[in-house]
Amino acid sequence: MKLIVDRNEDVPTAPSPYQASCSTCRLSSLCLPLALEGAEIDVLDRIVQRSKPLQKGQHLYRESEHFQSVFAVRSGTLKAYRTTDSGREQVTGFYFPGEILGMDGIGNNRHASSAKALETAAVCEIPFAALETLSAKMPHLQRHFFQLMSREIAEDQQLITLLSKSSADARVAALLVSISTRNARRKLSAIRFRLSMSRVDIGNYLGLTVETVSRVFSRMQKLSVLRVENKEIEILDRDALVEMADA
Amino acid sequence: MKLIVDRNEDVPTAPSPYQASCSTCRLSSLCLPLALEGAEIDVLDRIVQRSKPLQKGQHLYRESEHFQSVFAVRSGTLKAYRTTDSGREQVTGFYFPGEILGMDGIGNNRHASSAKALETAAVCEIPFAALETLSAKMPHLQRHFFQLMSREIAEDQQLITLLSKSSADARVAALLVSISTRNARRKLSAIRFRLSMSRVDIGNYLGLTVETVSRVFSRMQKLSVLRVENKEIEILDRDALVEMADA
DNA sequence: TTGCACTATTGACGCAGGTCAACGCGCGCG
DNA sequence: CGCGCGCGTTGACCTGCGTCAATAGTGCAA
Repeated sequence: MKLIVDRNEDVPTAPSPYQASCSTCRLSSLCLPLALEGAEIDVLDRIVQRSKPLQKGQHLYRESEHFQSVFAVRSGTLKAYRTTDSGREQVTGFYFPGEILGMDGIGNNRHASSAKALETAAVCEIPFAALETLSAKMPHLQRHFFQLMSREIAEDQQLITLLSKSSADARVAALLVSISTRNARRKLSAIRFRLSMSRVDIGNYLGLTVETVSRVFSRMQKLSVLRVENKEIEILDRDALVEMADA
Repeated sequence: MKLIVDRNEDVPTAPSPYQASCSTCRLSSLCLPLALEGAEIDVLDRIVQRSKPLQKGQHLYRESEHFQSVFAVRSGTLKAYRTTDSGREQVTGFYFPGEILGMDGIGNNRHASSAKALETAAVCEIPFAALETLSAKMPHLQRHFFQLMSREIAEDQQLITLLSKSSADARVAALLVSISTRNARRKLSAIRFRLSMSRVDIGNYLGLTVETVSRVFSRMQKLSVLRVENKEIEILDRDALVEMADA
């Protein structure tokens, strides 16, 4: 029995999806064009490259590869991760439609992390050199890109705070609240969604083992805060979840 | 008996230190002017504001205050920290001379963290609006500022990796290596320095308790990796330290 | 110089979450 | 359509670090 179906489908795309333009993209209000006006959007549009979708498990870029572009997610989900010297993998973020990834590569012209599709995913490639040139001409764009980077910093700091002290419950709660909020921004359900990442990825991201993540889910279900059926999540008591996330 | 004296004094300043200019600042090779040429530096110089030094414990800015400027450290050390909803304090970074802080406030025009001087400290204030205007005119500056922000992201991700899985030993080792490296960039000793932050701050930053930090220091001393005398640190075996930091 | 408050160290003990192990089930593949 | 293998869940046990407590050392203020 399926509990929830097809609730997380972004962009119920027409065929040949990667022909679209920023001006018709329904994510433009979250994405790079956010701060731009009609004519400006067209200019941006001209530098954006759309290519065929990534299959699940496929890499968008790899750590220490030459950095050339940042990417906007059009559909699907990606994870970013780095590999420590000792070979451990650390997930540093999940990216949903409308979000930008790859900005950590600007610093020294190499990607500081790898990015991999968690499911079939379409992205827009934004060549950074062109973006820079454009930014110098379009103050709105420059400002917006500064803001995007700044927010990435602020979000990383929030994760740092979370990892530094919070309990396993708080970590999982915080992730769910975050996903819920980001879904809402994309006009999707904030209370029912499908987790595109595995328990392993969640645990890795939150600094927990799979077992602990699983136990937390079970516990929250027992407390009627969540309903969990495999990857389908239903938030039954958002307030409780927010409270758990804080502590 | 003092083990080490005056080894961490940055800028053995002449009187009325805050009259200096970027072009004469010995930190300019690390700081914002890095990518600029003579004439450009002068333009930047004109927007930079220098004010009287902060005393130990004094705030440079506070979380959720209106964001107006980013800051470059000229001397001393600052810590950035955020306060969680539940009132807990989380140190998100330490800033040494030549480093830029406050960039997390650009995202939504409010500072995402507070910044406080750990000792007497001088900073340069760089009004962000002016920096934006200038960036649009000076591609080098725009590029460099993008890079600075990107590096902040990459560094935060490194901390995330550290907090996510590493042992107490690894965390402390990583911090010491980081400080050592940053000291070297400023042409100070990479093996002997004075920690300007308390054990409490270290623990908070690394997600550990004071007691654990203290025990780690003792342990490392016993293993002849470090010599610790209060805030004075001498690294006896840097390779060992790097190795511990990785695992 | 003395006094006091803050900072650091050290020890004893408990617990949250890691580790190891067993098992079930859903999904992709043939 | 059935088979096998990841993926997820659950239980039992173990351990690293947090907690609590006592003490020592440091530095500022008068």
